[in-house]
Amino acid sequence: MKTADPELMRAMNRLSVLDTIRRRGPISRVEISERTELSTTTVSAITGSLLDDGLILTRHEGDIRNEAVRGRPRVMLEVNPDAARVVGAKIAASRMVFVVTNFRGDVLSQLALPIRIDRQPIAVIADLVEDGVRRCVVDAGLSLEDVDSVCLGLPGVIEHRTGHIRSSPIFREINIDFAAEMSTRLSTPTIVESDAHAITLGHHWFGKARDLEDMVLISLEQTLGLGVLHGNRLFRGAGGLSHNLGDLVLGMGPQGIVRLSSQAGESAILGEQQTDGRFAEAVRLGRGMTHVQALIQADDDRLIGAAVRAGEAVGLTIANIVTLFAPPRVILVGSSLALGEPFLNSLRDAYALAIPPSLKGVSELVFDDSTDDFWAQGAAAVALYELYESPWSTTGPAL
Amino acid sequence: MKTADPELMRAMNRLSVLDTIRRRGPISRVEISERTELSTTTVSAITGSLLDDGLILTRHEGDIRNEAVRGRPRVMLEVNPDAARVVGAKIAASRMVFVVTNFRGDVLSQLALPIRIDRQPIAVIADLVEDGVRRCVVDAGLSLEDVDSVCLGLPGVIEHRTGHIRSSPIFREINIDFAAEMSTRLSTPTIVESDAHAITLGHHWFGKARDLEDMVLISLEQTLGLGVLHGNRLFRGAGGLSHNLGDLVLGMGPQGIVRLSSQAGESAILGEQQTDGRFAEAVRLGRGMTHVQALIQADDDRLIGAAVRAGEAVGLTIANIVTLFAPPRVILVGSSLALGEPFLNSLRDAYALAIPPSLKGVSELVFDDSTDDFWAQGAAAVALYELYESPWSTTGPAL
DNA sequence: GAATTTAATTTGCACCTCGAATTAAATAGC
DNA sequence: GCTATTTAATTCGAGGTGCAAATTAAATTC
Repeated sequence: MKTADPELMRAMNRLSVLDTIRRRGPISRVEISERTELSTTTVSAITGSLLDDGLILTRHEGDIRNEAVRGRPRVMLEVNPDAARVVGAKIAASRMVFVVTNFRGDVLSQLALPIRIDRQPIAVIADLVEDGVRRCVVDAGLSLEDVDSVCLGLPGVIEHRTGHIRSSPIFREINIDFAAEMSTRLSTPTIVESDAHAITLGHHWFGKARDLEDMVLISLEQTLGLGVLHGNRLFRGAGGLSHNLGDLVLGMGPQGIVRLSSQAGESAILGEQQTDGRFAEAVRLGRGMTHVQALIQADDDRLIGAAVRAGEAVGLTIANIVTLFAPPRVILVGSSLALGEPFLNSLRDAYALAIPPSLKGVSELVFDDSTDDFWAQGAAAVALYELYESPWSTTGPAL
Repeated sequence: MKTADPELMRAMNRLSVLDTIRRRGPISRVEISERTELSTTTVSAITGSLLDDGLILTRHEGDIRNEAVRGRPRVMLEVNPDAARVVGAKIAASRMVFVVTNFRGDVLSQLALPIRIDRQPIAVIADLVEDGVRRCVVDAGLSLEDVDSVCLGLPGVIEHRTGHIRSSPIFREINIDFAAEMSTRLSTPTIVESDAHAITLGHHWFGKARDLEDMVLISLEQTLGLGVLHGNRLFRGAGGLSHNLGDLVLGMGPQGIVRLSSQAGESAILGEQQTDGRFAEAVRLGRGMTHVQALIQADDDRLIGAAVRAGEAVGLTIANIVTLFAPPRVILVGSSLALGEPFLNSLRDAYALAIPPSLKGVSELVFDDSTDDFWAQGAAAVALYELYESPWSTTGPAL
């Protein structure tokens, strides 16, 4: 149980106000007061302190209501884009994408490195990541000292509180304190987070879940991941672990345990094509899914079969997740969506079949084919969220 | 985002202190201060108000530390058992159990009604429940006016916030506002809660999870239920729904979807024996599991087979739940545990096989064969928790 | 240019927690 | 049996927080 003191109280209300300003664009104090249910007095005090800290800006035009309303016009407030800068990154087996964003989450620069880092030693990966961050920052016309925080999103099981990577398909080692390693390399606070969590928060901030406070996201990539938004916050599991959906068991087959990853993981689908030389080359370069897409459109029977099986497995899994969490919306993301209609149709069919009657209609399936930038932007949102929450410097007593 | 004001702050700290007193038995103010990280000043103020409200009592003996410590002796504080009384109930298809407890959760009276209410019209069930509550209250030497709150735990999908029953195996109807119905009948605030949630909180208060703030419980009865404790609170799913594990899909069989309930539900196991007349009679009376136990000990092959299959299905499911929540402990409860070693062994084996290597050892399986009283006591804990949280009358300004 | 209307700030108050000082209640030593 | 010592608990004053009411600010209407 967390102990409550005036400081916590202020932090909660500050976050509430700041988040309202971020989400509702330019907004007046009165409207903030209505939305947050804080008195106008308190809103004035808090926005005053946010203005002092330079986190928000005033704008005197832009009251969109009917022209010609009487009375003193509302002063609109908005997040100050230049209050901070963060780096967000998506680190995958065959590519890395970096973005630099401002305090509002707008992308200032973007850098994609199509490098296979799969199973390289840690030091090599760390080198590449460090290099990518530095280059992306320079591209934005900034220096690393201008960057307040970095968030790296990567696949696997990650302990958020400590930044430990329990296991990840891109590392040979396990139990790595990657956050500490990168923090010292970059001399900037660095957060390590599951890529699925990153894009979950990304959708909450910028994407297809802006209107919701509860939601579930399923990421279908090399690894199958899960993100749960609960009460406008990421639900990070009991121990702060990220969820690794691929480890879920679908049943007992003749060869023993059948895990989801063996049916719907990227390698499970691509594996069917290993005999083809050109194809293997494409996979090695991280373009497997693009290639697959072409083959499927050319009616490759074996691949279509694999896609259908994968869709079925994922559809059943989603039904189970919905049974447990009953979210109003499920967002599906990831490279496997490129499998196209055979995959999506069998997924939808399996879901419809598997969803229990009592939950029929409570959850809406949404497919999202955002590019890797969006994942990186989500990681930036994770970094920004921690800045929004932190008390900042000038919160102290009035002068 | 909840808006924070001094009142909320006080409520949080009050709950924190009161809960510490409940859990750590007679405890001194200094120790409360250490545990809650509140100053002794604040603890004194809060305990003072709790004493004024009559929720706690002082005890001047009982400082258990070494005899002959110097200094002013600590005054021990404990929950006042007589500050309130609540009724907790477990409503199942073939029986109802009621308990009356005091403010500490001690059972004052207990009443078991072995009646089959399965699929009766609502009015009949409501009559029986009302009757049970009233009789149990009288047995405790009390009148309904002495009772502050009632909590009914029953199987199915229940929306906690509203008290709506979305679906339950014991009702023919769906979408019933049972909480409102019983509140007016008893003219006492009545909460309707999933039985699995009730016993989950029961274990947190009195049972095998007193030492944990995160935990998962799986109930194996007519219905298969799930309770998740997260940060000392019940996790009630995104929409406040309870979880119905039986609806989980295990895979696709030749006849279509295979749900957990078809492998491990009470009726799935008992169903194997429908030809036996005496057995059918036992089932009708709600003693199926007891009977099954006897048959298994007599080496009934068909039943042992069913038990093994059920254990396997449950073991896989638990592995999946652990993959999602990574709790330090999983508690298994419910009548199906009576299936004995064949069931438990195959469950353990399947779990060991299905748990992903990266999560091996993070979760401990605990089997609990508590009787129905304990479920009812858990329901009482749900009712008590809401009383503990509520601000009470005298919280107001100091006089 | 005065009246009206609405926005935002200032003022005064009640409440909360906390550190320091004070009071309370026991033991230890002579 | 008295005082010194030790520890527990309360009291006091300061600083922070939010809110309602009163006040000031900035526009439109007539």
